[in-house]
Amino acid sequence: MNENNHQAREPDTEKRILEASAKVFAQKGKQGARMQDIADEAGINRTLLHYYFRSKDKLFDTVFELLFARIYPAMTGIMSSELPFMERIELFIEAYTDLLRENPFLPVFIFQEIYENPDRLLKMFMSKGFDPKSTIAKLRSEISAAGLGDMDPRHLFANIMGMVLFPHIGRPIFQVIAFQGDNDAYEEFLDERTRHIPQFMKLAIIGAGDQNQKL
Amino acid sequence: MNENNHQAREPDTEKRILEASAKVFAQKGKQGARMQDIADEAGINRTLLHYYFRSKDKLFDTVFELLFARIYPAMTGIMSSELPFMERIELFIEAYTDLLRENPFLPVFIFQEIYENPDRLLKMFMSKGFDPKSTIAKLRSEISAAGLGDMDPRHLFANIMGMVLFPHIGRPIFQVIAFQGDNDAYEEFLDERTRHIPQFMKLAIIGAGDQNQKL
DNA sequence: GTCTATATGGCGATAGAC
DNA sequence: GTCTATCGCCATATAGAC
Repeated sequence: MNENNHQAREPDTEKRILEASAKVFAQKGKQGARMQDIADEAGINRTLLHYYFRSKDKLFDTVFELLFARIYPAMTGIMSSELPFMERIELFIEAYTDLLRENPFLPVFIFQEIYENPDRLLKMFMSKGFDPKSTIAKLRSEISAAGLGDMDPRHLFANIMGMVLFPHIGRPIFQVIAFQGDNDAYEEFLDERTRHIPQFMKLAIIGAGDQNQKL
Repeated sequence: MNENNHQAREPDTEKRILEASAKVFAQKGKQGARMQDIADEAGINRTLLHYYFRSKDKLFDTVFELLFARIYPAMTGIMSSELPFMERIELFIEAYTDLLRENPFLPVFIFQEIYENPDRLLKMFMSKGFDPKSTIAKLRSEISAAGLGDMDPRHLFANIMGMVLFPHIGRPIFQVIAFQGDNDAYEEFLDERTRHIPQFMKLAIIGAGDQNQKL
């Protein structure tokens, strides 16, 4: 009987909404995104968005939390494994690059939250049990052991994050200016960077050893 | 007589509006920013914004163009002078860091335009006579002459831009996580980076020379 | 679960007094 | 030049039919 009393729920409607939301929020920003845009992108009626997620705020929150759940492991992976330091760095760069390629809209989300709601982002980190001080201390000793002298882990982190992130956040313009808009060439460039960045860092380490000076 | 027929115009009203706009647009984004927010920030009546700049769009455009006028010289400075390559790199890093410290809201603007209106940004570059191909070619030969082998200038550019930008765009959260929110410590960190980044690069060059391999 | 129709509020913009 | 008052639109959100 039940099956006669209701229409079959499209099983992946929720998933489609979430994917469409991620896309539209990323392109237009949280404020700039229109519920109608999201509905169109998902190919559903606008009212359904409210049926599934009640409000635009809640929809955004859900999307963001799902994204964070993907980011956090990639960012903390650098610290968790037992591999040698430089290998972990390489893996981190690869993992983070992959993450960004698969979710080109991701930086926009993070960026938006950083500037509009940094506290929430901080709470998300802390709620995962992330401990900055001990993490920094651990990295410091590992850097020393890896022959990088007493380089501040925070510089190392900023270097890696920046080098990985830039081609992704700047892509819409950098690809046009530096690659005549060629998409394949840019993907190849991103591939190259997963090899280039670790090597660039290794060479800096070698240089530091030769110079016998602190970085 | 004239001086009796009109109230004295607050001479810096326009400037105050532009500064307030930059701040609010940066914090909330173009869509998220409310004309009332900007008026409050500038300490004026909301209607005055329309009197001075007609519409929100025009106001945003004006602010953005002023910012671009500051960015462009800093970005192209790397290519224009006659100094040795590495010195120019160092100066570029310093100049760009200064620019970002003085305009902490700048990355948000650029970021927003990159994703919402990349064409306009591209046109701004082109209208200044910027020629990507010849610039890349010139850099390539200079890199070679500087002992960096046949490193792709686009990698070098992405490395530098990323390393400089990251601590600025990530500041609201990175400062809290890595420096317990200490503002002075973070400013010191930014200072350090203007020395750290060029040195990091130099060490990579030395390493490349020692390895006798291309980067 | 999905739709149509509508309520509600907020925001950009302008008119017009001073 | 600066203000108050107001118009008109558009977006979120909900009510209610199916």
